Amino acid sequence: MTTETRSGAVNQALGTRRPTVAVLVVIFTVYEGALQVLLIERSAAPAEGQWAIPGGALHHGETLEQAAVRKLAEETGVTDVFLEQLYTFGDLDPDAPDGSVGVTWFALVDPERVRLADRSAWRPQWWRLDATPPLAFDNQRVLDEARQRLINKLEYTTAAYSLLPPRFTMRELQEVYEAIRGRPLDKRNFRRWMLKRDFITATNEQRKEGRHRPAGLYRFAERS
Amino acid sequence: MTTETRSGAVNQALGTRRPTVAVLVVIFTVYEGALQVLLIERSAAPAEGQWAIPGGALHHGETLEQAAVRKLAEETGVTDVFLEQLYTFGDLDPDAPDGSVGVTWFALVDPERVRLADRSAWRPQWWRLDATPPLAFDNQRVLDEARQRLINKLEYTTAAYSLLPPRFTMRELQEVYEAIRGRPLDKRNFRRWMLKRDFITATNEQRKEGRHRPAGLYRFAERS
DNA sequence: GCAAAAGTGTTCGGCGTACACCCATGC
DNA sequence: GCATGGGTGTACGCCGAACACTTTTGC
Repeated sequence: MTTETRSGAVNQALGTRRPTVAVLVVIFTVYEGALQVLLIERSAAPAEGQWAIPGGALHHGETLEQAAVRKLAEETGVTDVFLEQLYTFGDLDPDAPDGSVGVTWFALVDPERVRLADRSAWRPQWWRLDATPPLAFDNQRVLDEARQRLINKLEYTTAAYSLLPPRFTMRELQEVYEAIRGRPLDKRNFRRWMLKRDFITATNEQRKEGRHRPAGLYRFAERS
Repeated sequence: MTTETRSGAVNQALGTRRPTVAVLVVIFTVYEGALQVLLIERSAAPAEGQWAIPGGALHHGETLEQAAVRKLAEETGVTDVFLEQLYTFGDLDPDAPDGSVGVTWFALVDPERVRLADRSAWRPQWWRLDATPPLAFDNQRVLDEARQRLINKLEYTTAAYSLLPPRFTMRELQEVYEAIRGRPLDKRNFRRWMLKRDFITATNEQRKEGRHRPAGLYRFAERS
């Protein structure tokens, strides 16, 4: 740390804060044609009964990213997915006595791989992002930030790899983009755009389903 | 905060960390045709004698942004400029006993407005970003992140307002962009690009200097 | 009139966007 | 043979990039 005063003793003398540090993970998926977010129903004060973004305090010896990975795994069982830091809020919980710092992250998961934590209290549940319940604290602001960052990310990275199985059809991929951008896209233009970016590569596999022409399968290229 | 366990007592029971939280501000300016960054020579352990990004612990009752604004003002005397959160690092100071969390910010300042803090110890100094001294801790990583974010920001926001006086010529603006992108730009294309974006507005003032045609003066439009 | 910097226009290629028909398969 | 979704091509407008000359001023 590049603080100019850093020992605990000096910090106390100068009236510095030692707030709690928590990590929050906004977990997105695309399911049934809609962008969904995982929320948890709070079973204790403060804000009991309200819904909130999953999160918790840092464990001892853990880095921020490790805490985010852990939290994501606790709620969904999923690891090794897109997970990126979003923003750090200094005032998400106005009641914390020494203040609280919330380091928010966002993650993208394939709904097929998720096994939600099965708890009676603090139960997690998917919500369509366009129909979320009232949220605890200032969590709505975090969701808004996350949604915008997600939209941007999909424009110039392969982040969508994390929302789909290893092999997928062009239509499945398009549906992911449509759900996130929130509007229909032209099939031909989408295909051209996607292939030009080298985000994905055609395999020579196909998938037959139903009485129509089989669809070519693609996979994501190296992650950018 | 949306932590599921949050009282200090519970946190301790679960072995959670209560690390120090510091704010670091990467302060950029463009001066003598080069992008420069403000660094501070550390006058005490750890990393005594090395250069570092200015920063310090949160004061009591202060938000993260207030701490960043304060730190910026302490070093440069400047307020009301572009200042944006960059990234939060959990491991910038490996020696901190309970860990340390560093919330980094970056700021853009007009060199004409800056009055550097005049201290004998922890003295601040401008460094060309392409010729910085060896930095304490992992500060070089922070600078690299900041530089990339700065380049991106200038593409789609009016952030450059904060690097220039209220009225400026098209050439002065172009020199700022050239310094940051690190390559010369075409005068005609730059002008067209800039005006199309409605980042700036022509005034009907001019500036005469030297034996040549006077330059039109521009001002920034509303900040985006 | 000349030195110095300010200011301007055109061409070309690529890309985003709009839009409609043929193809392969199962039944 | 027909219903179903898969897969493709073209035209147009905008924008980024490359590139050179005229204008205004001071001396």
